[in-house]
Amino acid sequence: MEQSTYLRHIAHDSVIFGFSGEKLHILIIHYRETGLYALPGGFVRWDEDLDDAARRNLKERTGLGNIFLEQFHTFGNVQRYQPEVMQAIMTANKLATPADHWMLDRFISVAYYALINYKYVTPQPDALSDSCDWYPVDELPELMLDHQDIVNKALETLRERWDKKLVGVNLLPTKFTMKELQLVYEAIMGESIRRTTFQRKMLKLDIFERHEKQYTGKSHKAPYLYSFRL
Amino acid sequence: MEQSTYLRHIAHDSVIFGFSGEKLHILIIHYRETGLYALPGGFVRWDEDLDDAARRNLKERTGLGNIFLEQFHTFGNVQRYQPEVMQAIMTANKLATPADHWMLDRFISVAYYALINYKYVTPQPDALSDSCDWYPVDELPELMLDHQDIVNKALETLRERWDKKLVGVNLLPTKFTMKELQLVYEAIMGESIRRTTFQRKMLKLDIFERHEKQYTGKSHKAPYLYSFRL
DNA sequence: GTGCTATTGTTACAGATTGAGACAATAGTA
DNA sequence: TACTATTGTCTCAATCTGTAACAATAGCAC
Repeated sequence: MEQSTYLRHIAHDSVIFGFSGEKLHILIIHYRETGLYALPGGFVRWDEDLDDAARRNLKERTGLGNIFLEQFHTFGNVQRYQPEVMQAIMTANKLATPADHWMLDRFISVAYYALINYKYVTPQPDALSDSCDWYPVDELPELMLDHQDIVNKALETLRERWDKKLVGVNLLPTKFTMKELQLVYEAIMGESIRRTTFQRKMLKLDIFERHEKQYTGKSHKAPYLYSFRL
Repeated sequence: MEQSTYLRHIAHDSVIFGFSGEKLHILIIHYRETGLYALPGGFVRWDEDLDDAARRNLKERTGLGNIFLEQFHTFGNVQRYQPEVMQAIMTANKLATPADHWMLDRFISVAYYALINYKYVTPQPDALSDSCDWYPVDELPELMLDHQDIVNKALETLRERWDKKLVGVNLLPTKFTMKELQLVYEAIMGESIRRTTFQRKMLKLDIFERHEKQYTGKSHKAPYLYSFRL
């Protein structure tokens, strides 16, 4: 019985951030036939913690566990209730959809954001979706329902939590240069910052370990690599 | 049909903060007979926005509309599912409770915090509860389910948002002294701050309007009253 | 090797912010 | 008038930030 496998009316969506080295990207899925774009999301099993549901979804979607994932807002406007959208997706997939199907009911969605290392991820489309790809945050396709609002709120949250959560570290490989860390910062904040000021502020935090230099073959002084300590 | 009036599995709880002039207080309700203490909360009607449901609840509970109310976290652990607790409350109120009653099902709770002026509020117990009273945050009775976790998270959120949301202003009357504003700050942050530093920082924000002096009859210089501008 | 360029690490300096204290200005009381 | 408690300012030093300058490479051309 599907009705009892998942909790009715409750969904979760994740804004999965990745950093390409230049721009901030988000994972967006594309539904077959209907042409709809959406955030990856899912439902909550009756015997599963809400956070675990989101984490399971992320694992299925990216293949990665043990990832930075944090809840940031719950969206529950009545306007979200647009059964025809869900109907279209299911019909396009040739799934039977009686009018009282649980997936066509009103949903409240708990939204999470995740920070992962772009390189380690090969997005995986799910049963209903066609493709699952990275899009730059400033070049997203038109998203279904209120998913664009969810993305906006996620970005806002990311900016607020930059210092507390060391956001950047989760978007980079274990070892990174100051330049890379700064690029992440600028991509999130949407503003540039003076190199020397940024470097000094980061180093004064005393939370980074300095490692060997990174020789890239470029003809200039090689930067040190750093990692997050503790 | 109650089942269709409210969305199943979804509840909301509010941490309603008030400031006594000395300590930070929270509104706690007490259930008849069972001896249980809980945060005021409710459910979401099928045709009602989530935020509106929380606001409606606040209005019913305090009689006040147009109040600072903000969502801060959604609690969805399986451990929350303790039908015997709800059962006890309903039985104590002599309400019929078939084992499959919707209120005995698993719930996910969206939590809000509100900031209101202590003085203007006369708490109102609802149909199921006995009393509804202010408790200092550091002297709460033992709360049911995970409500203590909700309170803790609310306090944490309040501390983070102090500057952005001008938290203090919502807890004070329209006109207040710098001393009062500082007391709110200290009550929330749990730490004392130097008077002169606080005063300078607040005034430099340039968001307060200075009014007449407040003569209390005490034998010392009278402080100015301020109000929040814009 | 020498010279050249792009980038990085560090330091210097002025301006702003903050912590801590000093001081003068009350409002009432003795 | 003297005295006390509290408040509004101001000063001074310590720290933090924005800005720029400078020295130290790593590779390339020669």
